[in-house]
Amino acid sequence: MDTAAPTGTRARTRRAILDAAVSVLAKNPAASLADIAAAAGVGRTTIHRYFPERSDLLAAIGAHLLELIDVATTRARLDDGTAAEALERVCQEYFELGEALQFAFENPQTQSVDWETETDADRALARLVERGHAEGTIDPDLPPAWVAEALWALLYTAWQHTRHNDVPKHASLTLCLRTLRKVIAPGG
Amino acid sequence: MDTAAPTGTRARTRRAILDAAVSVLAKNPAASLADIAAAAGVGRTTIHRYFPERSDLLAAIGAHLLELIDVATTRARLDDGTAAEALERVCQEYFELGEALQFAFENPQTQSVDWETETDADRALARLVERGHAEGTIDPDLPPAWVAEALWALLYTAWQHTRHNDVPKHASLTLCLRTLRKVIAPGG
DNA sequence: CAATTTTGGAACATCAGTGTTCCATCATGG
DNA sequence: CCATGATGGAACACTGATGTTCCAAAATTG
Repeated sequence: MDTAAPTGTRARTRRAILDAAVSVLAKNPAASLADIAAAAGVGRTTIHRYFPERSDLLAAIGAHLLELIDVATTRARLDDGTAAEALERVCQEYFELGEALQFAFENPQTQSVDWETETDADRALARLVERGHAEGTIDPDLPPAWVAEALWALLYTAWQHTRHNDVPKHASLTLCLRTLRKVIAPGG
Repeated sequence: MDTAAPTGTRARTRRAILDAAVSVLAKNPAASLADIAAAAGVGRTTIHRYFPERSDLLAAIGAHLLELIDVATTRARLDDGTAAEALERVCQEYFELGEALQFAFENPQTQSVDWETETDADRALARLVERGHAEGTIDPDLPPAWVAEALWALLYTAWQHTRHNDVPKHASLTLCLRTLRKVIAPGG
């Protein structure tokens, strides 16, 4: 893991490529490396210099995404307030991932990441839901895995809603939060 | 439109190819025609005989899917009972689409169908939600488009849940319906 | 059974994306 | 300002998918 920051020119172009790749592949999972290079304002050769094979790029994106999710999860401060409140914060933080979110949904099958493998964020989320069950702020009939999956699905829905109906982002987020609140509410 | 039934050998192999294509592409959107041919138990040449180009096959799948959705929508009898009840029936009917559902979600970008273009089913669903608003059985704060998108997202979630956590289908459907009911419930 | 249709497979040309190499050019920082 | 490193572009070989053609075998139909 050379997560260590080369903190120079290299680091910046690497990021540019990574960001462009997420952005382009989010819209078209079948995009070619040439497309990504163009979007990054970089020569195709340069991409191969940083990521020898396409799969290397995909893997790097995967790692990058997991990191973004981790950061967002931390920022949501899962331990503050009721579990229901924390879950809403998670929703807001994840919503900010934007294109990264789109990418994750449009490229599920790619071996870029083992979405199957439980990450720290997954486990933290599961624990949060269990806390909600105990507290009585989250419907105990909904298993943690279901809540997590529904959360992602709602986030995706929110972005779709913004895209297709040119609704302002904040409006979609509001709908998303409102819907989430109703989903997890106990009783019913 | 030769939707007219050739009702012979042709029709059957055509269906076999279409079904296999949906099944294979649902799992791997990048699958080759050779893969599809193998899954259909048919020579690759035969596929080209029915669908000259890949795009023709994709288009046919799109039309097929829209038809399936239409049939399912009709079966849900949108005009019977309260709008909320009808919407739950829609959910159940759509759930039965199974692999077709997966396909639609895994291949959103393909030009196989204009998912953008409103179909009859879309419009019927929108009207149903509006009826629910008027009746007071569906939360008036949720726009029809949002309800429709959330419905699809929940259905996708249900199938994912079954896939990843090897939960029996009926259990996922139950969760899905329960969640939907809470989402559309007025007030909150 | 005979005629017709449908099929599978082989062979082929084509094409787009990938990965590699090489070199001239540009930027950076020491 | 010069040396080192980073970049872009051209050229190339390679691969896998696509689409076409042709023919012999199998199935359907009357």
